[in-house]
Amino acid sequence: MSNRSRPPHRVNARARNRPSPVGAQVASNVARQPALDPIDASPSFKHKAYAALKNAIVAMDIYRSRDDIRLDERKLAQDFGISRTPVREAMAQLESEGFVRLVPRRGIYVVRKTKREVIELITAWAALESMAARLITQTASAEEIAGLRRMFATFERGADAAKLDEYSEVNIEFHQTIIRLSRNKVLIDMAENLFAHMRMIRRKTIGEKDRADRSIQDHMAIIEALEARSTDRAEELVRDHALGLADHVARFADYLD
Amino acid sequence: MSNRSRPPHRVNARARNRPSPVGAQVASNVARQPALDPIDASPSFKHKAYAALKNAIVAMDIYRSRDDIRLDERKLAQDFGISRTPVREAMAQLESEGFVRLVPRRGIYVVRKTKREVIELITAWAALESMAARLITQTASAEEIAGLRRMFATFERGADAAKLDEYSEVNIEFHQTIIRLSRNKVLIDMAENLFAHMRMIRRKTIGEKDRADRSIQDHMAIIEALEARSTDRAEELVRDHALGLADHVARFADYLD
DNA sequence: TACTCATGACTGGTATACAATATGCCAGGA
DNA sequence: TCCTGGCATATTGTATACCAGTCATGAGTA
Repeated sequence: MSNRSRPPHRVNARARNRPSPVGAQVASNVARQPALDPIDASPSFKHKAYAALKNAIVAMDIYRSRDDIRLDERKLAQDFGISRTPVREAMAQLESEGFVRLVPRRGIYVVRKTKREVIELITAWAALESMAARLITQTASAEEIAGLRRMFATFERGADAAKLDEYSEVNIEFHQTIIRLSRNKVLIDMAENLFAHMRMIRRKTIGEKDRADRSIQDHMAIIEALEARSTDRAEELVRDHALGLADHVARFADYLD
Repeated sequence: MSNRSRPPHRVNARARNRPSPVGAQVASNVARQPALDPIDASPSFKHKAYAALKNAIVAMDIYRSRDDIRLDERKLAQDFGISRTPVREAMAQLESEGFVRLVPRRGIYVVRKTKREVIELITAWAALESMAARLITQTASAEEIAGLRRMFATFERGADAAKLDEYSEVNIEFHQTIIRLSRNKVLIDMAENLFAHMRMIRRKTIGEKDRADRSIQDHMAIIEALEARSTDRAEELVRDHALGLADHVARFADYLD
């Protein structure tokens, strides 16, 4: 009755990407469609609201003040020009990801992580990225690894104090790239949220020149291990690099809590 | 305007316990109140629907048939005796966790993992659990580790074929306990979903006696490493044990895809 | 017979209305 | 002055109504 079977389509029908729009007409009009690429197939309001809210939250400097930051469903819905429903669905997801807390009949509050929680986040990140490093030594191409080295071309001789900001960006990109090169979607998805959380506390953890210098040395050692395809060593270096940050936070991040 | 700040209360206002309302009465009538429990903070319909749906999905033997399994929002709402709204919110969360896929205007489908995806899940699990093993060697009590050993008291001499089912349960419990003993909430939460996914394919991966025997040997070695507080060795054993399962799936799990 | 195409039922997405509850304020009494 | 209790208000939780795609069906035609 209500259970007729249907072909359920990959969400975005990405397979619609044709090999060659005109080509030798070999695959002729299989690809006739005007290559109307994206038109962003289906960002529903829910997804748009989710993305907008997540960006807004991550961009906040929530650790500057200790006042509770409250979000208003109805106001946000008005600002976005949509109804509460998609906003609520986005909020529900953000709650499950640990960015906000929904208190019934009270309000929605942006979550501020405690020091202990930040350490837990970094530890989990260490687990994911060190596994990613293992996988890279086994499956990544030499060219992909070379890309990592190129990132640090301008910093190789130590982080110029004036470039600390720029370095911070490269730093994050480096770690994200490692995760991405693992080609393991589960790792990638899990790490993405961890990164989002860490971006929020980044403003507080950067700016110390000697840490940046040591960080670059660590990164170079990691790249060398990856190039040498030293699985165990790459894992160890990545893990210890991340856990080193955890230690640093444990000792010096008194602004948390 | 709409942003007056309010004390946002930890959910249950646990802090309501005052030091002493009157004072000189020492601790006397501190306990005078009938000790009313917080009246069980009522789980919203959304949470109930989420739990019910997740249980239902995990309990399904979705890999038995290849037909698409479709869920009907309206019908489920009727069966639960609630409206579509909380059901939808539950579905949205289940989608973000990879259990269902919402296809606009088409339907909601239970996700069947491909072989590649299962391997990715297991690999991510290896990353999390091996980190948990590290943490255990550093922080868990001897008693907690002893609990692990007790789990296998009845299996130590090899898995009786008749007990394979029972062993399968203990097996899962063993791994969940390792994660839990890490005391890292991020690891625990991430792993929970991975376990849920793996429970779904468990029916297909168990039942091979020699694998069970080797599994027990692995587990014993892991316990010994934990007892000896050998951080690196514990990590390595846990990781290789999990990756061994990944290999096994890669080679023999042709029923996937 | 085979194919086209209009039609209508069905489904998830969105908007809106209603219900439940936590909080603040104020009047009234001891 | 301080406490108590009820009411107004604010805010989320839930239900319902409506909208826009999607697909199956079957009549009509070559």
